[in-house]
Amino acid sequence: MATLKQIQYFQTVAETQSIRRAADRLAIAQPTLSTQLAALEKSLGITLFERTRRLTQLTPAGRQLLPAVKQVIAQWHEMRELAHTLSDTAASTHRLGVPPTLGPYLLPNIVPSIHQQFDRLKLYVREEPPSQLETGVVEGRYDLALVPLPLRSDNLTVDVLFREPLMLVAAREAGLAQNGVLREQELAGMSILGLDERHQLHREVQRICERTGAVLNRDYEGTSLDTLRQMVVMGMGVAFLPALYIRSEIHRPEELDVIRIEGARLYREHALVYRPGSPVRRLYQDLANLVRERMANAFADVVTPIFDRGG
Amino acid sequence: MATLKQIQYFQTVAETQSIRRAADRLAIAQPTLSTQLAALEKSLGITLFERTRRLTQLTPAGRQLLPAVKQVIAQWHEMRELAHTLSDTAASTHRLGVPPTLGPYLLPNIVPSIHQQFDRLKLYVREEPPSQLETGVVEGRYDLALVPLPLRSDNLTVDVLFREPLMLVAAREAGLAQNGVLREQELAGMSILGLDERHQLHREVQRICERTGAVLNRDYEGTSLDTLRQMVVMGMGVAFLPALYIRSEIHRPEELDVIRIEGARLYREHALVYRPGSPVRRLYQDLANLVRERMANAFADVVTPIFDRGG
DNA sequence: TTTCTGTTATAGTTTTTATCTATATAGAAG
DNA sequence: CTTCTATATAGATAAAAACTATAACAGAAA
Repeated sequence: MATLKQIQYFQTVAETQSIRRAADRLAIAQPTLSTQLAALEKSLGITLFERTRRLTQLTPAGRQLLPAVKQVIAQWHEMRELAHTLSDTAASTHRLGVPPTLGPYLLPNIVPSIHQQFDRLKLYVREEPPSQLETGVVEGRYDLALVPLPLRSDNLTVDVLFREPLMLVAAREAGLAQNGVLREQELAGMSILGLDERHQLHREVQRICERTGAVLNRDYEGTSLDTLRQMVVMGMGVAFLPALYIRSEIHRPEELDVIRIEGARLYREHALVYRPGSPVRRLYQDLANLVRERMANAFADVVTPIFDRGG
Repeated sequence: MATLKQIQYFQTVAETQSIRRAADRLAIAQPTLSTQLAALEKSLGITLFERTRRLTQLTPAGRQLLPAVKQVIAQWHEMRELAHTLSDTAASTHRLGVPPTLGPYLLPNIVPSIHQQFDRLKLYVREEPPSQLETGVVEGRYDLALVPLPLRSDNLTVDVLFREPLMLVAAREAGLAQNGVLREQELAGMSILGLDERHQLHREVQRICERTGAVLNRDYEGTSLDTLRQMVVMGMGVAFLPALYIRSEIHRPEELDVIRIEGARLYREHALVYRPGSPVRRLYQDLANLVRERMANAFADVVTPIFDRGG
């Protein structure tokens, strides 16, 4: 089997037109080169050189093989160069999964910071429901993912990022918002709109209802945060929406009241997850910290970064 | 230094997502593969795989390196395929040098036969004066050449091909051609036109003149056989022209008389020459035979093939 | 001619590297 | 907790690539 070394030897002999000089240039002994050349010729089944005492030159077949040989070596160099670039882990493309209820409202705020700090890092981002994100990371379809807690699987490393309040949103005419605040007990009996059960938010809201005595309206379920908002605007009920969504997407606040529930822990927590074995987990920890800091700096009024509960 | 074997191993592991299965497919032991992979990773400076017990999958960097690796392997296969094609010596391109006083009049008659018999052989043909052809072959600019004898250099293998008569050509109105034949003695004192001295034909004609007492006219020397013919047509003298030229190129025979000189050896001999060390000399001998046979079949009236005086 | 010089090939040895077998180790599954 | 399975490590063996020394040979020089 022809080796890369051998074809490099071939190229050098072709260039120097001499086994002796090629051996010098390659810093190997001349007999080594003779033997390796012979081995290459045998493995290729063709005589590459016409050896005379005065000069060693290509046969017609060797002459025509030379460009192909150079191609192989060139490709090989290219590969090594690429490897060198990639040896900086932050120079690769990492596949990031995000849930549709968070990605569109969070990423626009943090991706610029990421590119600023890791200028050669590339992200390939896809949206999927959280449960699929989890299995996606486990199965290797993603390198890392943003997911809401708690996790189903326990074989992933979890870096908790921040806590995001869930706010009650009601149509303006409902007149619920005396002063923008409601006590938890006042929720009892209210009809709450939610997303369908494939979404993590469904379960969050379900828990809240159980605790407060509110009633989850299962007759009309939204398929996205935007449709949920529309349903509220149309007077079909009230809904819990995540704070980042509200901050990003409620364009006509006059239509809706945003109400904080007093004394209750109505929030969801987001984490960055990846496989424990990932050789670049250090990078992912840095990314997690970057997200927390960005949240602390730009969204302190909306979310609560969590620095101490690393996976 | 990354070897071809190693990058093949890399590719296989990436495909099978398992070191164990890859080792099976490669028919090597699993520890061998583990160590070779580790060696490759070290030499490239990047971690290619994320090893877990359940599966071994690419890191982001490895994933991006894979296409480059496949390219190298693909180029390598291409090279080996080309080598296989070229292993049939008759499938290469051979550089053939020919003198301008022979090539244009001989090649059109033999090249089709060559392609018929060696259907994958390719010829790269160039014209140069014979002396340059000789050094060209010695120095490796040509693989083989057609040259007139005698040779200057003695370190080339010579396959004599055929003898080509030189015919006296005179303007029709000169009235020299009683019956198309002239005795050698009758040449004495005649003024002979020749090519300039860079051409082999110059020396041939010079020898003839010395022997017969004819006078070589050095005031007007042609630069090609065609100009020589023109000069004869214009009545500037008579000239010796090679038989193959006459057969091919004298388009208006009514203008010129072609006269055979009786009893004299007025001819030139052509040979195929190549370096003695050429690994494909067998092929060149076959080519020489092909030329002789072709001459015997199609030009027996013009030239005399020489079968027995090999190199 | 003979000798000298420079080049490649061959022989024999050493070193390096690839490979093997056997075993340790560590998740995942039962 | 044990068993299974996958990878890693250790040590030994085999293959290969490297070296030194020398032979063979052509060309140039004496």
